[in-house]
Amino acid sequence: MNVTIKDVAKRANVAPSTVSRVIADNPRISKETKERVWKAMEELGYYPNAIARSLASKVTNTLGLIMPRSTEEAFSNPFFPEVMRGISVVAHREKYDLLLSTSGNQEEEKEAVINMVKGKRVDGIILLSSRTTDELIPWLRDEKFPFVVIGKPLDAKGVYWVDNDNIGASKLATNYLIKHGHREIAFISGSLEYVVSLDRLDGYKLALEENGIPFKRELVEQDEFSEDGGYRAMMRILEREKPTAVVVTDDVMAFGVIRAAIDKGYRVPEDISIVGFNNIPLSAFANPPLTTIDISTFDLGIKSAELLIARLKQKDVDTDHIIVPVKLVERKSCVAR
Amino acid sequence: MNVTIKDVAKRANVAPSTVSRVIADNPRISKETKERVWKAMEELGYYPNAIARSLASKVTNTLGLIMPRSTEEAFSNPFFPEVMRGISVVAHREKYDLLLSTSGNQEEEKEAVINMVKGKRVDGIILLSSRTTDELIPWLRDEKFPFVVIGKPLDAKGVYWVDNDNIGASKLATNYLIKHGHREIAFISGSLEYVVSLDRLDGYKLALEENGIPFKRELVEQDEFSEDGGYRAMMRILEREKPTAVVVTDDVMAFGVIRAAIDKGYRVPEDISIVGFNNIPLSAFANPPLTTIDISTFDLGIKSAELLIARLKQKDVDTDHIIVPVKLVERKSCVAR
DNA sequence: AGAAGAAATGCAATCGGTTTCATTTTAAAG
DNA sequence: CTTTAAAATGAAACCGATTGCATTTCTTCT
Repeated sequence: MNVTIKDVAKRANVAPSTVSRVIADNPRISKETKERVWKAMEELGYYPNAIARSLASKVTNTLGLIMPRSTEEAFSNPFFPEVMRGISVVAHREKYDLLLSTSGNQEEEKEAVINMVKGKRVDGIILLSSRTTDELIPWLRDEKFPFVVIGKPLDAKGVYWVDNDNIGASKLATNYLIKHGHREIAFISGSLEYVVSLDRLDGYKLALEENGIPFKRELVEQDEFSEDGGYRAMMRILEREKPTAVVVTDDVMAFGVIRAAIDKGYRVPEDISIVGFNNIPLSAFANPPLTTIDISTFDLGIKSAELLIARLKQKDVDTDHIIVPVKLVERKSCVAR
Repeated sequence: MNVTIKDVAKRANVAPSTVSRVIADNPRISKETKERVWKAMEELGYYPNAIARSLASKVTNTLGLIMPRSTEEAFSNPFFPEVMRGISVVAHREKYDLLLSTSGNQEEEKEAVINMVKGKRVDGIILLSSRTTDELIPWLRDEKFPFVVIGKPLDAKGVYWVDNDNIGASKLATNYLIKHGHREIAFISGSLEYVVSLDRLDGYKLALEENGIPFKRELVEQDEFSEDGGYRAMMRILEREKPTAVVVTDDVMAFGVIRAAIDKGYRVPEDISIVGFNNIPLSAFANPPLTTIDISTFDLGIKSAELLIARLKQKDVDTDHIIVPVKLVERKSCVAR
């Protein structure tokens, strides 16, 4: 069998508990003993069993990552790899590993979280996006399990979260179009079951209101977070309206929106201007290059991991949320009228 | 404290071992007892502790994913999220979770693997790319630990791997350019410490040879797998040569190559034709849309996970490797001369 | 030299399960 | 109504660590 702490103990002529303390570099063990034990570990090629250690110490040094919906779907949108990139940087720095649950739908997602939490497999959890109907958030809060949500939850009481100022960001995008002389501005977002969609819709409405432009329900559509989703939503709008500009809350969707506009015989940006969200790498290379709101996806990852780990280390952290700034990246998908 | 198997046992008036058997749905337990135990579990809100279970059973239902170099870097190239997407589909189907180690360099990578393997944290490992100088592969093989490599290892003896026919793929790309009348064809790849770069270089040479075109060392460059890397490599070539076409073994690098060509006053594709590799989403939208070799990245993920899990389930699998087919996607970055 | 306190180490319980083997219960057979 | 085998359950060891508390050893002081 494998070499265990006991084998090392025997070889070094000490008790297993002593070996354990040597591993932890406990100051109550004398220099000499430590050296003897280290030598024994070296000679036997000992390596601690992380599972056993976790069981005894109740610490896993692992962060759980929960993706929205199916893991498969999530990986299709560049947003998630990018936020994971941020998370991984911090996780690495702080010596945490990442456990990805692979769920297929909302029910499995719940199951996955329960498995992580009750199964004691992780020290904390990052939810990669917050849904309005999320049962996970209240559940985790009630369990008093450390977690951080990317995206402000509907009910943020007692939960730690990291997000952009989505209302402000959406106002920024809409105002940009208004300043360029647009008044018939459509708004396309992902499902309204995501808080982020709701917030951005609010920002859009606010911008209109502040500029005395009446809100028209017919100019608003939702669909899934994909190129096709954007295409379908835009098609529906173009069936009934003639917007001169559109705010799309996701760059991937924006590509679909552009495609729909072109299929309907419009030119972008000459006939219809477009502002996207997220500033994914593709956006700079799109045709036309997409004007978009850069939400600092990478930082969203960084901050959420930092917040979670801070919470893990000291029971109480001064802030319960972090707002990551956004900025508008001007490219070629908008035109003044 | 938490509800354990013992609490359930007490409540159901059975021994802990019986409860354990009920969880495993062992047929040697009577229907009535099972029902009594289930009821007790339900009433107490029992959930098995995965860590304890792993410790005893030596099974984790987790797959380890090892990214090349820094995890951060890996997430920047769309290749990796896409292969992970494939892996996650299979993992989900087979009820495995994914453990991502977060390493920063080659040394830490080794450390991470040792931690996973010796720490007994995973049942098997997928290496997301194989380096020529990889110590990991021989080490894992010697440990007799189940693992699969994406990318054919230099020494494939006794290791399971999934890859494209990279030599063939590279021949395909090069021949395509040759058929379009090009003879001064440059070749840009990532570092030659990756087997994939080596193989593709071989394919390139082979294609030249078969068409009686002399190989010129000056037309070949390597750099890191990034846009900048491609830019630098192309710049170096353009300092000394005047190729009419170039094969670039990574789409992200190809964008840099295009940028370099344009900076040097060439037009793409009119002056210089480009063929990329990987067919990442961005490629279709690039300017010009990139002609590229589609290596079925998603399938690479699917197949590697399937191969690993097959190996986990039955000690011996009939094949030790899988070749995923490639195809050339013709777009607008090449022109005949 | 003996007592007291500090330093170093060991003992044994514990974490929460699984699994082998023994024991009890039940059913079938003689 | 035994005998015997099969079925169901329990007892206890084990997986590989950690940790509270007890014990031994070493200093230091009187």
